[in-house]
Amino acid sequence: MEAVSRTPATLDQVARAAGVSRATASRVFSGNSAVSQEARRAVERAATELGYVPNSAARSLAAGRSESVGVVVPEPGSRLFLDPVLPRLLRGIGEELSASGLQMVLFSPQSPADLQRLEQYLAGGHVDAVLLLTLHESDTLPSRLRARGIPTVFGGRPRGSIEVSFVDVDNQAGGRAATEHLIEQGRRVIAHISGPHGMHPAGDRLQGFREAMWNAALRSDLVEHADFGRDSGELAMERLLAESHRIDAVFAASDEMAAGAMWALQVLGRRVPDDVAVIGFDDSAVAAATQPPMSSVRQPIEDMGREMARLVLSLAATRDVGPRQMILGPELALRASTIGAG
Amino acid sequence: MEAVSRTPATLDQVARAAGVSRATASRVFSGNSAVSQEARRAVERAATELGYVPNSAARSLAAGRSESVGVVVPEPGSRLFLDPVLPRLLRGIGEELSASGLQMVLFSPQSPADLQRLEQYLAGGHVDAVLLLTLHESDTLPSRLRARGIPTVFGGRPRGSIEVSFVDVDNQAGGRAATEHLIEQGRRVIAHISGPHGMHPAGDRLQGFREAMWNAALRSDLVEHADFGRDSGELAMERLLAESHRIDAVFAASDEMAAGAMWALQVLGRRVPDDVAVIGFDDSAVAAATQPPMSSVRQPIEDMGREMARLVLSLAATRDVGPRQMILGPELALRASTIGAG
DNA sequence: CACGCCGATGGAAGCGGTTTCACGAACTCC
DNA sequence: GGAGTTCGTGAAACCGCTTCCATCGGCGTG
Repeated sequence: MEAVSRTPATLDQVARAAGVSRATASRVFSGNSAVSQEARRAVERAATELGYVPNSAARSLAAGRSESVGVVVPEPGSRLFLDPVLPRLLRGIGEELSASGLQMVLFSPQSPADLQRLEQYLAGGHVDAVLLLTLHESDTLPSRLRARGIPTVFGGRPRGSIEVSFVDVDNQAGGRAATEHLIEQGRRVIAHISGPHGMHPAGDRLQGFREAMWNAALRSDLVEHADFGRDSGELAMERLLAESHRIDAVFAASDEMAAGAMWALQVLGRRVPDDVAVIGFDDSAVAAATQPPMSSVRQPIEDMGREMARLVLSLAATRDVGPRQMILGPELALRASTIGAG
Repeated sequence: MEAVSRTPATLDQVARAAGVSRATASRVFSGNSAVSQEARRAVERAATELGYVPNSAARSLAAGRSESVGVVVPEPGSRLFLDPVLPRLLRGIGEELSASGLQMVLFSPQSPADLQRLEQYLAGGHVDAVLLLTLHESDTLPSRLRARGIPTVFGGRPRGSIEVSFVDVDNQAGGRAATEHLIEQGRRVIAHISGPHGMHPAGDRLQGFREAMWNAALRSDLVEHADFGRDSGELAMERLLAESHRIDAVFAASDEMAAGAMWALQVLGRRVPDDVAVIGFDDSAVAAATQPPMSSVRQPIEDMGREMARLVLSLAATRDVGPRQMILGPELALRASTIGAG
């Protein structure tokens, strides 16, 4: 027997039907304070009978919080939206928020007007905290949120100010680890296929590569840039082989590019891993699907999501603490493409 | 000069600062009713000075609407979340909502507990309307939303009841169009690589294939099922060639599978399109990137998103209208893979 | 000039909850 | 047995905004 009336039942009606005051009924739904068994049961029965659902607007107005966290993701169509990282990140965030009984609310502004409205929306108290995955340069969003006292955490180190809280994965350490692994396998002429110039994570991975090569006293100038996609990886590999036919290993800054590189190698008669070892980055589905299966650097993306959520919640709990940062280290997922004969 | 105080400015403060009543100040922000130039300017100046942002909770409580539309998408990690359709759909929806000044709010429940909370949230009046892209079988969500009188539109025809509003693309027509195109090109032994058994869109595309073949009095039993992915398409193509080496065209239910098929054909010495024509489905980035570029069925996904938004808004505007449906037809994107020698 | 009208405004009544505070009853403790 | 707790409860004051309604000055008519 659901409610018949068109207008939703209110707390008041429920209270009246249960023979208690509005205050008591409210306590039942808030859950925390003490209510007698008797009263609680009466309220609950009345609520089901009337099909009562608390009005969230009223609730957040009165209580001053909304039990929900806004997550701003890049507009649909951008790289990040398409790539496999976003779902993993959202899963991590969602799990953690969910565990705390919070609702995750996603936003993906696609125009400046959207962004404007979004600012209003977030600053207007619709959410208790904000997680930002998008890094529009000229964003006024972060500063407005801060002015508003809304706890905010970035995913990935933002460009400018250091005055913010963020969680990031350690791309440089990832690049270093991948390279060191190749060196440990006895490889000496190691090439790197990097991402687009100016892209932060790509730069960090390249940096890690250089560092490892430097430490091992190896030349680190066999670097080509590509666009993270498979085809561009293939082309980059061809260019690299033209530069030096003695290459015995390659580290690519994405699995897609590594797959393309592996393809180019095989077309040109190089065996993987016997002649050339290949390692990718991201440990995506692609890595496991290549022939032979490909080693890759696995970033703890779900963990990153979880930590972001945890961090923002702790900021919300203890007001007025300064910005906090957290950097998560990578792992290697080792497969046949780097651990054969050598 | 932004606000200094920690607590956000309220309408009341703005009104007082501007020397008008709260009612007048409110009118300035609502925008519709008549306010004198003078008063308007005073209020606006006071607002900027105080850094005023309307409190959305209070606003939706008082006004009975929230100026936002909830969009429920599948959990991160599901097929749909990963595939290229979702971003296009969201873009379409977002554009249309944005044009009406509405905020799009995304949800992607990942657990039953999430779903529970989400139901509460949506039914609780946080949004004015709901768009459902997820088709969980046992969902109680649609019925609760209806009971609540919240306008709801599905993306894709839902399984069960016909008592709902939805917008869908015509998969069957798409399959038919692709197949007819191949027939027009003079192909006669046409194979089909379908999606997984029991998957609705795949079934419809297959149906369209059969229909076209039947109309042309051609055999339509060269059908293999795969999983929409590239590799499985490759394997399916190999099986098909084993069944009949006379195949001169293949229609695959996804671009990925078509790309795999094209690969298999080329490895086995068939030229595309000279020996075998290939057409895919979705007209994704993959289609344009193959060698030769691949013809594909293009679904008007952005339009679908726009229509969903438009539909739900019209439902919201004119209460108590029955369910409405809308089916959008496909187009063919023709490229070299089907229009060569033949 | 009296009348009705209209545009601009302010007062005040909600919107549906949460939470403080006071209060009575039932206990515990000396 | 009286004082001090504890526990459950209801009254009522908000939370910040929208909107109905009444008011009021100024205007175009007959």
